[in-house]
This record gives sequence, structure tokens and C-alpha cells, in this order.
Amino acid sequence: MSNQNLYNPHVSVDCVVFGFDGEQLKVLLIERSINEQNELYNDKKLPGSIILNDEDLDEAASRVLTELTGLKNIYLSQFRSFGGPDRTKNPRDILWLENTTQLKIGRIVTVAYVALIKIDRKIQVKNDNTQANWCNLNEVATMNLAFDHAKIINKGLEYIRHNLDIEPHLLFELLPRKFTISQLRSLYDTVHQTTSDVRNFHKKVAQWTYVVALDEVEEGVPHRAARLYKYKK
Amino acid sequence: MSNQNLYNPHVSVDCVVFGFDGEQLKVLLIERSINEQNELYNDKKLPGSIILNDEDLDEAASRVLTELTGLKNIYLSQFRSFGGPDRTKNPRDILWLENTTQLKIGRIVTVAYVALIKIDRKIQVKNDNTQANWCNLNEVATMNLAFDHAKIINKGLEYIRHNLDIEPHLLFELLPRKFTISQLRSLYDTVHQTTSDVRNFHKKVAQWTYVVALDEVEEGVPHRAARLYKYKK
DNA sequence: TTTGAATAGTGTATATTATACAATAAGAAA
DNA sequence: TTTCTTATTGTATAATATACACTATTCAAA
Repeated sequence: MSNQNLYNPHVSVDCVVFGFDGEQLKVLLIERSINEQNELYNDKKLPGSIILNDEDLDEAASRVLTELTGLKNIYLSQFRSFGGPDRTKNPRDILWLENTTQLKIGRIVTVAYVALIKIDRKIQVKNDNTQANWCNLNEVATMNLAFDHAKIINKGLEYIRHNLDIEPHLLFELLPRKFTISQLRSLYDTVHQTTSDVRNFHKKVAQWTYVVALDEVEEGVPHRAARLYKYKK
Repeated sequence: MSNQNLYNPHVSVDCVVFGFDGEQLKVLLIERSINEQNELYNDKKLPGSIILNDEDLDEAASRVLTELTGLKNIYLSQFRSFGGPDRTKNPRDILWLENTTQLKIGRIVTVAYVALIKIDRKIQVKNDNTQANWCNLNEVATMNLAFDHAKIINKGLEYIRHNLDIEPHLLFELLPRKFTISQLRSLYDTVHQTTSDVRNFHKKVAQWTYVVALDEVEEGVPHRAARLYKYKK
């Protein structure tokens, strides 16, 4: 157990990373393979890990996200901790934890973060056999997820739904640098679970001083091209 | 170290309990005495404790609050975790922790909760030398507080300021069962840091279907008595 | 080159909600 | 009866949100 002085095996961080493909919200999940009695078992998990001993929680979340996805300088918001005594009781999860950490694992309390990122950012695995993929949010319910990660994703979604009202700026983390009003409206409606009127939405955006029109239109569409806008804080 | 199998000394919960005395917000703090080199040192801390091994975080928060204040059936909302590696580095705090828990203490990540309660609820210490008191929020900055509890209180305050907009119902946890519109307005303005117009506030409250007028007026005031209202969910 | 298909872009009338503002009512105390 | 203190109430105006439908532009196909 050589990691003993490096890692704190009682606390972890998990990152719920949301993206938007123009139609729906997606969440970034890591493929996990477990060799269980010589049968290979595959499922998915959130990017996360136990924390280092000398590391703050926010630092741990950033580090873990970079290690597992290559993503750097991502704005992460802590939204909730999960610590039910049963969350690390599944034998498959324990097996995987002890294999990957080389530590004896008891109960782990996890501190969960959300991040919103542009979906076209390169997700590059740096080291081993981990593989990160975008998954449709509405398929999460039907997938096999490690630990209580399905619950964590749902709570993360709730969190951004409430907090984008307070922080509308976060929306733009999910859009390309240049975007159309249609894209913005589609995202807005997806997050807020509304269907807003096209004209009224244009009026609303017109008052957002941080959305500025560019002298460009989109290209390669088989119809009238829409004007492009950018976000300026 | 007989508590070893009972307590998890790596994770704690802390409760930021707010009350309202009609004029300002108050927070419930526990007196702490530390015998440091034969000098008695006094300061204050939030009601909190390390968690039990078989206990969920929410359960731990309820238990701790009951143990330290006698309060039961309090609605607690988890709002944030604090886990900087330095938060349990103050020798005085370590001394106190090891004395009270009889455990070797390293780093502790704490999960913080807020609660809002009626200030006239009886706070009764059940066991030992702990003593809980209401403290004015605006004096917290000038007091000596354990660990990072000053920071936790501030974040808790931020949390209720944001979340009472979403959950106006929580406001009524802070008022007596029967209250006047003045009291409600005073609380509302204190929390939201506003000064609202009397007439407009009456109109606003009139549309809150969950605030119902009683057939009673307040008593013992040296002027026209105000009508009493109650909260009905 | 004309036509159709697809999406972009725009204005006005109405309803709802928020704000500003001051005089009267009620009860207690002198 | 007067005075003091707080409670209670309405109206006019401004700001914001909503409902609603036609014309514009571009590409592609006939």
C-alpha cells in the first residue's frame, strides 16, 4: 500500500461535466473495465478520484479532470457532497477501487463538482486505459453507472438548472465561441425546459449587453445563413 | 483510542443555524474551552462533529445538532463542503479535537449545513460542558472562532440569501407561528438586504396564498395592534 | 432562371408585474 | 380630548413579459 501517505482514501471528488451538441445536454463519462472472476465487466463512471493528502478540494477536482480528460482551466463549481455509508458497498466498486488505488478502501465521502464546457474541446486521454466519452443525458437512466453516480448526475443537473438563472453567463461555456441566436435559444430552452417564442427571445438577447453581434454569418448551411454572435463578459 | 470503530475521523459535519430576533439575524454558536498549557482559552465554534461510521451525512448533521442543542426535527440543508488541507492545522484546534474525540486527528473535510429556526425555541444542553448561544451575525467577524468556522458562516449566509428566493417558504422557519406583516417585512428586508415599501410589501404578501390572516391581533403593544398571520404550506 | 424548401429575422398590441408615493385608522398613554 | 406611535390602504405610472404572423435570404432542384 505505497500510496498511503500520498492519497486520502476517505474523501474523493467527482466532476459532472456537461456539454451541449446543439440538440441536447450531454455528460462526460469514463469507461470502466473490471476483471471480475475472469469476466470482463464494463460500465461507466464520472471523472473522479480520491484526493491527495495535501490538496484542497477544488484543486483535487481540477487535477482529476485534467488527468482523466486532458481538460485544463475548466471552471468547476462544487455543488454537493454524497456520503451515504452504502455508496461504497458494491463489491464490484470496491474491487475496482482497491485495484486502481492499491489502498484498502472503506467508506468514501465524495464532493461533487459541475462544469460546463464546449463540446468540441479535445478530450484526450493522457495515460492509461481510461477513455472519456460524451453521453446523452436522457440515456443515463438506462446505463450502468458506478457507485451512486446516476444520482450525482441528476443532482448536478438540478444544480445548473437553478443556478443558470443566477449566473446566465455560464450558458456560454456550453456554446462555441461564435454562435447563432437559434443555438442560444435551443440551449436556453433545453436547460430551462421551456419553449420560448422566437421574437421574444431575440428581444431578450438584445438586452443582454454581453452578447454582441459579429459581422459574420454561419457557413455551409442549405438555407439562409444566420448571423453569428459572441459572448463578451 | 476506543472510538476508532465508531467514528470516522476524516469527515465531519457542521451546522450553521440561523435565527431572527425581529431586528437582525443571529447564529447559534457553541462555547469552547481549551486547556492550553494550564491557561484556559475560550472561543466559539459551530455545532458540529466528526461523523459516525455507519451514518449518512444528513443523519450526522441532525444527530449533532440534537446532541449539542437539544433541537429535534430541524430542516437542515447541506450547502457546501470545506476541505482545505490547512483547516485542521491550528495546534489549538488539534488539541481540542484529540481531547474531545480521543482519536488521532489528521485532516478533516467538513460538510456544512444550514438551518433556520424560531429563535424562541428552547436550546437545552443535555450532557457536558457545552453551552450554545445566539450570537449577532455582524459580531461574528470580531469573535474568535474555531477552525474556518467564520468562513463557513459567511458561505451559509450567502447560501440562504440566494436560496430564499427559490424557497420563500424557508423564511417562515425564522418567524414565530403567529406573526405580523411588519415582522415578516423586517425579516424579508434583513435577508435580502433591501428596504421595501410598506404598501407594496402588503400587496406582495397578499398574493402569497400560504400566508393567511388570523382573526387575532398582537397584544401588549403601546399603540395600534397589528393583525396576526400564520404560514400555511 | 424560376420555383420551392428551409430557416432567419422583425414589430406591435396587450397583459402582467413592479414601483413610487401619502393620507387615514386604531389604540394606548398622557 | 389630545398626542403619540404604528397599522393599514389605493392609484397612477413604469417596466417587463407575452401573444402573435409575415417578409427576407439563401440554397437547391426543376
